[in-house]
Formats: sequence, structure tokens, C-alpha cells
Amino acid sequence: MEKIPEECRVEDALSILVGKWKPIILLHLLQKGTHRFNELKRKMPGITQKMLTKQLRELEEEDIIERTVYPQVPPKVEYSITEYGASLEPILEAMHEWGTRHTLHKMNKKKQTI
Amino acid sequence: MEKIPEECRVEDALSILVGKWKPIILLHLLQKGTHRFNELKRKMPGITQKMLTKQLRELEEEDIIERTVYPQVPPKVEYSITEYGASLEPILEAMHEWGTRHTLHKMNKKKQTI
DNA sequence: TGGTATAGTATCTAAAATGATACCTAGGAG
DNA sequence: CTCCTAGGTATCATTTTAGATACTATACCA
Repeated sequence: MEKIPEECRVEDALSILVGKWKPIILLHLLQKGTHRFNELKRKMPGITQKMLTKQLRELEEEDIIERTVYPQVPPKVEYSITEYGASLEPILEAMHEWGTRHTLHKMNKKKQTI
Repeated sequence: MEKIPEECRVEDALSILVGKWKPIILLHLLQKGTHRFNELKRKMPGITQKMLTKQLRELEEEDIIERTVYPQVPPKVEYSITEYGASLEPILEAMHEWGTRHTLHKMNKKKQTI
């Protein structure tokens, strides 16, 4: 497989995953299913309303998540992973595993410096 | 495995891969082996000297690549993947595959809009 | 009549990433 | 003496991302 440079599609996947909050949003939806807006917000301390909205809109735009509005007052909006979005799970899994090893790697490095 | 939210290490992997040029640098080094600075630069049209230096320094800092300086004039500096850095390959591979499917997905979406 | 709840927008600011451009070093070729 | 090379730095401008804060609509409840 030739991945350099024109045919390289790594950036396409990357562009969907980057953003300070996207991976964590996806993991919540993947692991715990459908969430309402404020439910997600409560699970992500520190995120602002604006950022959450923005990240969700971008994921929706790429068909990674689905947004369902219930015509009620007060409003009810639910977010869930699409089947297509679920295909990202192996990547998130691989990154989580690698990240865990990387955390150890950095710890060992630090020890040796002391 | 619990990935939400404190134990989530996805960001750690992500932080190493993001940057407009990092994946492509890694793929060059992974697939074609050791490169000199200008060799890499030539293979990445559009990158500036400053950016290439910065990305390489950051990858080196994380032990993903190795920098070897030959004390010559004019200078000769070689970059290569470390064994540790090579462990990123499955992630890059997975992202490339997913990205390829994603490109098709977007094309199909566009067609239907027309 | 006022307060609560949900899911947002609108503005403004701050910080980070990226880009353009000029400069530096020292030896060897002409 | 001057230019060329390789691999950088330094400085400044621009663009992108993120954060803080205030505001909105509408039904219900006391």
C-alpha cells in the first residue's frame, strides 16, 4: 500500500478525531450510548456550551454522530453514534492502548533523569 | 476497559500525531527509512524549513524519531524512526484505511446531493 | 409574577499553530 | 574573494482554536 504522499488518507481520519473534546465525546457515546446535550456536558467538566455544540456539529457534519430533536419545551436533543461512526472504534482503541504505553514510557524516562 | 474520562489515553497518542506534517514525516521514515533533513523537505512540497525543524524536534522529544548529526561541513543530519516510534505504525495504518473509506463515503454523499 | 429548565447563539478575547522571510555557520570550489 | 551547500535560527504576521461571558426562547410550576 502506498501512503505517500498524495494517496495518504491519514489526515482524513485525524481531522475527525482532533479537537480537544472529540475523542471523549465519541467514547461516551460509544460506551454509554445515546446522550442528551446536558448529560454530555455534565460528563465533561470544563467544556463550555459553545465548544460542545461546535464539536457535536462537526461530528454530525461528517456523519459520525446523529442528532435527534424532540419538539418539546424545554427542548430535548439526543446524540448517538452512527453505524459509520462506530467504525472509528478500533482506531480509538488502538490510540488508547498506545497512549497507555506512552504514559509509562514517559514515566520511566523521567525516573532516569532524577 | 474504562476509557472515560480520567483514564482515557487517546489524547496522548493524538497529541503526537497531530500537526500538519507529522503523519507524513512518520510515514516517510517508516516506509523509506532514514532520511536527511533536505531529503525530507524535498519530499514534502510546501513545508517550510522552520516547520520541518519544529515537527522533527517534537517527534524527537517524544522518542519517536532519532536525530544523528555528522560533524561535517556542510552539515549532515539524519533522521530515523526509533523502535518505539515504529509502534505507531498500526495506528497510522488503521487511520489510513479508515480515511480511505471516509473519502469514498464523502464522495457518495456529494453525488446524492447533486 | 417570577423563577426554573434545556439547548442553544452571539460577541469578544486569548492563545496556539502555521507561514513568510531574512539571516547564520564554516569549509570547499572556482 | 565570492559563491555554494546543509541545516538550521530569529522575527514578524496571519490563521485557527479555544475560552469567557452574556443573551435567547418557551412551557411549566409555585
